[in-house]
Amino acid sequence: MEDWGFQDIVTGSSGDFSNISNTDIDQKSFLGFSSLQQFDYEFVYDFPKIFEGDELEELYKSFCPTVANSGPAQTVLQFEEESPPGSTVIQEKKAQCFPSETSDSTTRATAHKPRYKRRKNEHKRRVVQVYVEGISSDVWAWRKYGQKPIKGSPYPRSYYRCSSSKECIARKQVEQSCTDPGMFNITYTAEHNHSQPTRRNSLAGTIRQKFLASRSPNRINIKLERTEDSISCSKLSAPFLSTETEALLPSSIEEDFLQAKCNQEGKEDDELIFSDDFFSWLEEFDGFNSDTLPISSHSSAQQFPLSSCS
DNA sequence: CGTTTTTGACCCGCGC
DNA sequence: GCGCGGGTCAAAAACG
Repeated sequence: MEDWGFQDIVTGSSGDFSNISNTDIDQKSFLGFSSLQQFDYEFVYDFPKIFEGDELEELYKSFCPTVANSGPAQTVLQFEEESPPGSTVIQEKKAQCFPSETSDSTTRATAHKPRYKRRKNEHKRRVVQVYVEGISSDVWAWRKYGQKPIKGSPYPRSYYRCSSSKECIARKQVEQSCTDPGMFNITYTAEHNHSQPTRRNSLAGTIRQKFLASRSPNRINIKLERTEDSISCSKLSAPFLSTETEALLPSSIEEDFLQAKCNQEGKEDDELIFSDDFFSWLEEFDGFNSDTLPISSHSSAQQFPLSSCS
């Protein structure tokens, strides 16, 4: 399962984002973060309604019962398959959620209308963004029946069908996010024709197990952003799978950070190997966000940009 | 031994 | 008609 290799997750510059420039990576990553943070607090968006009133809420509660209680780890989106022309809201929301999918103007020029005619079981689609630890909130049992590489994405898309009943046409697609490898975009197609799963879901545990197995304990997918007098350090996927995805790097650990940089000469910024102390520190910052945590300023500005460390 | 995953082949709609 | 990309099938392998 090399597709799940954490090396692939970490080495963004060597493969994950091979089709876009480094500048694009930073912009897209942080645009994505901005959006996701919004999602954390407003995780249900006002897309064109397929369901009325509380019906939608009840529907996705049935899929993700923890959403109603906590929510921060999940984002529930809903796209209508046959959107009217000019339904730019959907396109904008899609651009926020899946920048890599919308970056290709040639393939997305007609995004307002279905690319293909509907197949028999393509009626409704719901898109859920969920962190790996939130996958367990899916109570249904699924059986994988296919996997395909997706153009423009470094991660394959997996196809699942309901394993509770042969007659059930419910489908599920799982795709790792380009901008945050710790997040998964899950698309539900059609609905279950039975009220409850007849067996426990094993898919969630499988995905989580593979993600954990693929994660090197000494690596973290990290993105740096500099301003004139500060540096921010963002986790693209939490090293211990916590729900928060962003942390800032205070001046107190800059030395540690620079040491890691110097020990990894020739590596890209997001390939850095950090000490256990760094991980411990980073973990403590779960629960913070850029609004509550002050941007760190550092006195040794000459040590940055980081590429100057050799 | 039943269930699930893997994976290459196949199918389908679309653009050229 | 042909090639491409996405979705599905199905046989073999792996899993529990």
